Amino acid sequence: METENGTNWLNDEEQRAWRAHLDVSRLLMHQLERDLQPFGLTNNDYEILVNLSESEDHRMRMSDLAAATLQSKSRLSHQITRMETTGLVRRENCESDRRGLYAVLTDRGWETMREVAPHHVASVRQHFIDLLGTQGINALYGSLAPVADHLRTRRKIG
Amino acid sequence: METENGTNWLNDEEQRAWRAHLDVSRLLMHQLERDLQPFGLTNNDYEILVNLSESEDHRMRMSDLAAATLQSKSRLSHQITRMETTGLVRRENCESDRRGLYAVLTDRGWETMREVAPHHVASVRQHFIDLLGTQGINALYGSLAPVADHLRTRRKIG
DNA sequence: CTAAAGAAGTTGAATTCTGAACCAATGGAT
DNA sequence: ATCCATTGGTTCAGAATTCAACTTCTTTAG
Repeated sequence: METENGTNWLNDEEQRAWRAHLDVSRLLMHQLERDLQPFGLTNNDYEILVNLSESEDHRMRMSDLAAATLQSKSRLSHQITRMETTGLVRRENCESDRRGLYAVLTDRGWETMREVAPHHVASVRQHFIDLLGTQGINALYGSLAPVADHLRTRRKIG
Repeated sequence: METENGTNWLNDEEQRAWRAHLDVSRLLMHQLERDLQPFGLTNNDYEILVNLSESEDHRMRMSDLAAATLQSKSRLSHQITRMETTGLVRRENCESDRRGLYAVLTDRGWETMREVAPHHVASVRQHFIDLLGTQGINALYGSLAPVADHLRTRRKIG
């Protein structure tokens, strides 16, 4: 199973699965980005909007939002500043913790969300979901969920 | 199946599969990047090295390399410039087409590759492959390969 | 109560990435 | 031969990202 130097290299099946995952993840992000461009949004913009839209009072603490979107506090801070200048979002103080800030969806942000979401979903369907089929979807989830868990716990630690 | 505004939203299974894919792809890239850091390489550096290592004469045309690694010519050009200054790679003219350039692995690049590859493979195993199991791997490939094809052809066109 | 440690966010500089404009060489057409 | 559309690659400017330093507030421990 191992070559003489002791490394457990990937076999052909492993290799092609790994490359498929890699390729899909990059190509897909690219395609989604392209499909959002006409609306003047990036993937990152959109994900922020989704998270805020689904949250109580259309607001989230910066830290939680950073964690939910898997980006650094710094990156999120810049991102929110940009979105503030485009009027999709505003910052608001948190009185229970005076260090804290909320990112809050503006009316304009909410409107944008309602307009763009259907197109985005269509895009996700066209380029991903609808190509999988029901059993493909469940197979995918079954395979990937444990990996996601592993990586999330690893993240907390590291 | 559709809500009143005509949008075919994702159901729960679809949603969770989609999020799993999204999360895994981001978390995994992050983890691999971390595991490469001790060797002073980024994921992008590593992928260039792999491609050149596996190529005839340890060299590839810039265009082909860009296509193989799914990045723009511009980005690759910058990337190679950086790797040239760190001595992993060098540019070399192509006499069959005087516009063309090869990116060529240096001895140092090859050495680096041989040293780092085992660690990288271990990392890919630990955080991905070994969590899937044989059937998970094949299920994943079965699901993702058509998606990859779809996206690649879409890329050529767009 | 106070000091130290930790959490929430921001900032700024350095790096990387993107997209358009650009130059040079090639491959067909006519 | 000569145009002209393409291809291969770089460059520049602007945007996004990272990384470390920093401020402010909160929590914990003594």
